[in-house]
Amino acid sequence: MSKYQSEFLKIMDERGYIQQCTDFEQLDERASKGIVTGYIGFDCTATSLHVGSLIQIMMLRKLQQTGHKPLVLMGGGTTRIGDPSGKDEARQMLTDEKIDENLVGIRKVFEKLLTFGDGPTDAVMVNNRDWLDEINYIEFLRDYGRHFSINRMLSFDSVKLRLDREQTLSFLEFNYMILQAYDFLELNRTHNCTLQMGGSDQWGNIVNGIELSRRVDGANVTGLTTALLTTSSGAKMGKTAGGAVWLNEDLLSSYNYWQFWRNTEDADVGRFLRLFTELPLDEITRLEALEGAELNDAKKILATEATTLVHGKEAAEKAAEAARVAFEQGAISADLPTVEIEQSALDAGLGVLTAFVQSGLCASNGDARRQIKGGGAKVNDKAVQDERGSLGVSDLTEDGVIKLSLGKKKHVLLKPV
RNA sequence: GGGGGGAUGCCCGAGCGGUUAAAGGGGGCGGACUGUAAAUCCGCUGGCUUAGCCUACGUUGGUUCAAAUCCAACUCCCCCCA
Repeated sequence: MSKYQSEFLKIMDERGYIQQCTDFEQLDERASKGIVTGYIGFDCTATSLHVGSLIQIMMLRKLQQTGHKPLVLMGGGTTRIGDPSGKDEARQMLTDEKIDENLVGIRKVFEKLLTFGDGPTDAVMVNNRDWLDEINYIEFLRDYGRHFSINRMLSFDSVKLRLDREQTLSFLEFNYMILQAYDFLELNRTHNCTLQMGGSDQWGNIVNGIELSRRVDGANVTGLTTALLTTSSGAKMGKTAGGAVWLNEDLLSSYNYWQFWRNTEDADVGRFLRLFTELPLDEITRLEALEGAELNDAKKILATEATTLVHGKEAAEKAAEAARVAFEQGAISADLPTVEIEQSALDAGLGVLTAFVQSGLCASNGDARRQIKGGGAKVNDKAVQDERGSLGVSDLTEDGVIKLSLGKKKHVLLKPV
């Protein structure tokens, strides 16, 4: 039997989402008695979020599934200031237009995983720019700044770490903390929001928000964090071959997204199945007990389930099938990522180097050259021998495409138009 | 305000007049082994029209046959004193 009464905490607990909570009992009681409104904040620094944020999105989804109301807080205002935590020199400030654009892109993922609307448990998206823009400096300091004690702020991990390492912590960053705290207060006032969730790195900020709400409004709100996600070998989650693992299809195809999950380390399979799929727990227990090569079946299920959540069932199954055909039969599947090329270019003879660059498999001709030398570049599954060679109509397969591969895992089809 | 130190490739970091596209490590990519895993071993890791050329060591100028290396100014960062 679970130690929790509420469906929400029960699920969060058994699926391994929880790292810390400011008050388990209180949250449990609230969640079992009525609707809890909870939020998580997201930065708008790119046009898409990547898998690193997926665990947070899943938490909002679980919140909604268990009968509560998720708020998605977009950091439209805080992103404008630019998070100064990067240690190298100030990163480029994002323009308002760029932020708005990013916001639109990021929104797409949430629409897939949450149900938005006006109902009592429908998700709502808010933007902290709406209230942060209005702030008057002096007024803000008088009303809220006085509740922050530097002494206490210095004791937060995020701050302490920087100071111990003798790295600068700018005043701006200090304010960043305060603005984030203010978000919670604002959401509590306007949306009756009583819960903030986030990654464990947000603990300090979350606690600040709770404290501020208590001091200013006497509100009693709660924070809940997840463990920061790393793979079993300690690598930060979310980076792979081509860079970040984006959640939006235009930045990373569903085929490649599926591949990302398919390549999960053995030791992570069970944990990821619990966090990133919605399979029943006993099924997961069975899957993670598989050993050796059989565990690969569990990885396929993980990949398909995880891809279904973000890209839909159809895309996931196509990706799974494309992978099956490509890897298990060594054949060509029409669902592999495809890049179109000019028919005329092919007629004239397309240089292999150019072909690999156009396909996106190689970054430059030089890169392509090196890959060929290393024996990792293949055309229609045959290693390229001569970097000066070119592709022509005769290289088209029966399906009318040319299959380019880099290594064993990355394939792209060239299709003349 | 005064004094000192620094800025090098994706990241960390050596080099301190020519033999430097720049040691070493990390990361990444490829190969071998496997199970599209991990670990291990090997190779590659600025661009191009590649026996050559071009661009690069914070920015801009200068000294020199020759500068990442010397000089000057500027920008930014760090440390110590006030």
